[in-house]
Amino acid sequence: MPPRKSVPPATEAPQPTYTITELAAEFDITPRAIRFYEDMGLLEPGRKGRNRVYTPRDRTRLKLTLRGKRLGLALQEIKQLVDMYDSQASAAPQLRAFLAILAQHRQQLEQQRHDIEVTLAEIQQHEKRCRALLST
Amino acid sequence: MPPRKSVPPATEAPQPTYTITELAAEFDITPRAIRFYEDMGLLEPGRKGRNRVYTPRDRTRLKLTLRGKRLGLALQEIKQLVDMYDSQASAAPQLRAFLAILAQHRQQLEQQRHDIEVTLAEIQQHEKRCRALLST
DNA sequence: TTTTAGACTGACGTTTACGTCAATCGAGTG
DNA sequence: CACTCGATTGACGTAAACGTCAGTCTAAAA
Repeated sequence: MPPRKSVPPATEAPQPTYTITELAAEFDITPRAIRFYEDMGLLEPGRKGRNRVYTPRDRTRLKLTLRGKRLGLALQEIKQLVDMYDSQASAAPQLRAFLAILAQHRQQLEQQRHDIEVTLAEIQQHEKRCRALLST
Repeated sequence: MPPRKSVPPATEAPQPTYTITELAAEFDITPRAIRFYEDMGLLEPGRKGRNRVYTPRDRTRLKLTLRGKRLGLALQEIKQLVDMYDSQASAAPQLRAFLAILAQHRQQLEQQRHDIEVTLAEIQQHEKRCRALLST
């Protein structure tokens, strides 16, 4: 549910914008964190006077950033991925570089997925044991 | 393949032991990291003189620690889990506390698993697009 | 027995990802 | 117009997870 505030009455381009506090509230983080992500090159909001103005594209990049964080990725790794997401590269060397990065991340994610399956199975064993001991 | 060195010629208790450098080599980490995990309470090796002696139990805890790290868990969270793994608690309040912690970790892992599925799907889309552009 | 090669113990340095605080600035409000 | 209130900008602080010395110690090799 993207908050529908600060929406200029555009007649044909319904591009909503967001303030930093709106995004902070929506994703339950601090404005400081959002500014930090900007310093790291993950966001590039526009300005209205001194204040930052975020587009839906910024909001998407922020969402991807937080998802990456939940997976334990470093902000630089996240930037690698997110930058590719909305890049329109077409040169072969670029594309090959992309494929290399993607393959690397895919391998890491598959490792993580395996680790998660194993850990979840163990957790369920322990839960079972605890409940058995409790029901005596 | 656990290295079979430093094995004392025990007649009935084939409990292998490991040095810190053996474990460091096996898991591709530094001895410093292993000592740090000890400071954090994750390992409790014995001593032979001044030197640390690691049991299979220590080795297992180290393996669990590294798996936790791959999942982006903090060392303290890992300790919570690992401590439960070889705890023989039976008191009801303890067991309920365990179940609470387990449930919390399970929820986090399920969130991560979901994030991974989504990210892997996106990565495959991008790989597809890159390969399509390359094959023209 | 002198040397040397590892392991050990502080102790300080480093990177990442922000938190916190102070000062400023601009837009509304009474 | 004085005031307030939120956003901005440095600048410094902090916690986690080690890295990197420097100095010691000790058991084994020369």
